[in-house]
Amino acid sequence: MTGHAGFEDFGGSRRSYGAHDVIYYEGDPVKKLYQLVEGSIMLFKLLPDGRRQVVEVLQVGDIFGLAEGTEYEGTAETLTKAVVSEVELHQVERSAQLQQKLTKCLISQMNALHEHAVLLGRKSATERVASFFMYLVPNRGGPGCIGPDPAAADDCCDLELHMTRQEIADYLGLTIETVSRVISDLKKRGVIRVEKADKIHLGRVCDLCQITGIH
Amino acid sequence: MTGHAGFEDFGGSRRSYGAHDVIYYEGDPVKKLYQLVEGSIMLFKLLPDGRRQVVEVLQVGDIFGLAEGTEYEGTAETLTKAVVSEVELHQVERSAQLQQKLTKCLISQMNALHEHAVLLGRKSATERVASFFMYLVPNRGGPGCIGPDPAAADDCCDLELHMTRQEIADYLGLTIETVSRVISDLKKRGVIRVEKADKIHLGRVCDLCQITGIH
DNA sequence: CGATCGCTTGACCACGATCAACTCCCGTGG
DNA sequence: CCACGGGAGTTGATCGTGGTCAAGCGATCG
Repeated sequence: MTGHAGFEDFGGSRRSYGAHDVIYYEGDPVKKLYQLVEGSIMLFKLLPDGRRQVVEVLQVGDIFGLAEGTEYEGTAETLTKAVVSEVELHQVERSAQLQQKLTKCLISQMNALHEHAVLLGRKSATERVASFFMYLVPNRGGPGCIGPDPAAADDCCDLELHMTRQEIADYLGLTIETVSRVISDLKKRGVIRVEKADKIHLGRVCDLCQITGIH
Repeated sequence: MTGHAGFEDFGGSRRSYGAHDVIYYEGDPVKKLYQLVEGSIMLFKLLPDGRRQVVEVLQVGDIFGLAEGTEYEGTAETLTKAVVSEVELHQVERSAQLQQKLTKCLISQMNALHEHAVLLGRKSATERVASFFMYLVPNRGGPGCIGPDPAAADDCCDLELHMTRQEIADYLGLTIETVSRVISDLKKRGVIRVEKADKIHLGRVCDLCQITGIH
């Protein structure tokens, strides 16, 4: 969710959004392809009775706005102020280079979706919240994670969530109350420290990683 | 899950598998890109304690075997006898035409994953099973579904699951017992008729669609 | 200083998980 | 042909996690 220096830039025209702006709604006609350049954005879908599922929380470099038909199949909303690069669809069809970058992005997002399916289908509330926090720790929790950096003396980390409890709940398939309770419990157990509602300090990253269900 | 006449063929070399064959395991080195030509295949991931999540049930034409790194991030196993088309990775990188087909497939699979996230995160057990059955009804349940075909006198349909209760449970994020109970309940309510364990008859498709949570 | 919104906490409930027994189906061999 | 065995599926009883409903807390802003 934090900015990375280098990503596969699509080089479209840039546009800025404020926090909690909607870029497109589910059902809007498809016009463009978007790439997140700066900030963070979520994609979500709604059931007719109002239940919401956040299906992706986008990283810098991620693609969105793709659809099979002529309408978007979900809503795209910024979590923070964000900068987005827009490319016309017909441009993408023509450029082989863009296609190749696109493929790379899609594969990476696909893997994230697979991992998230495991979270939603098979993890407990505590494991979900712990996994969510671990997503936000750079270079950790992934397949290449072999514990703390031996060069670093400590193993702590500060996280900025950029999401309300409701957004986190809708991302993790939980209720706002459960998210709150789990966070309180992790705090009580000394695994995390809550500086502000959306600022979390991890004393030892490994402690948190231990309860993601991955180990 | 049933074969479609036309799909974006990648034209690689074909290979046949028996039912319940593993095409690759999680962690195997990535060598090829696969496309499902005939039959059905599931992709799943395991947690170290044995919990399993089926992350995709592939349709004919779907792509699999993509990875960010050098290892597969999940296991691919056939559900039925299947025919698969294999393409070398470097071939894909070169061919612009293949890239374009690939993109199309990935978008379609991505949408299915989004829909599945809604199911896993926000639907009840009954809604999950009903949604799963509706996936298997051709041309129904999707965004273009406007009820039964007015040309057809009836609105019934026969489904072949090709999956055990355990596989269905692992796909829907439930236990085998819950899947069994929901199916028994739908049977009692007259929504479905169970001819054999994996053959389901729907008297009126709309009745089932009504309980997917989508309406 | 009150109002509002986001968050937390408590009490209770229900859905689905767990554990265990039982049935059904199908294939094999006597 | 039927008896047997094994695996898949069903059903029942009970438990526990997370949802629901409701009240309280704490920042931020007018």
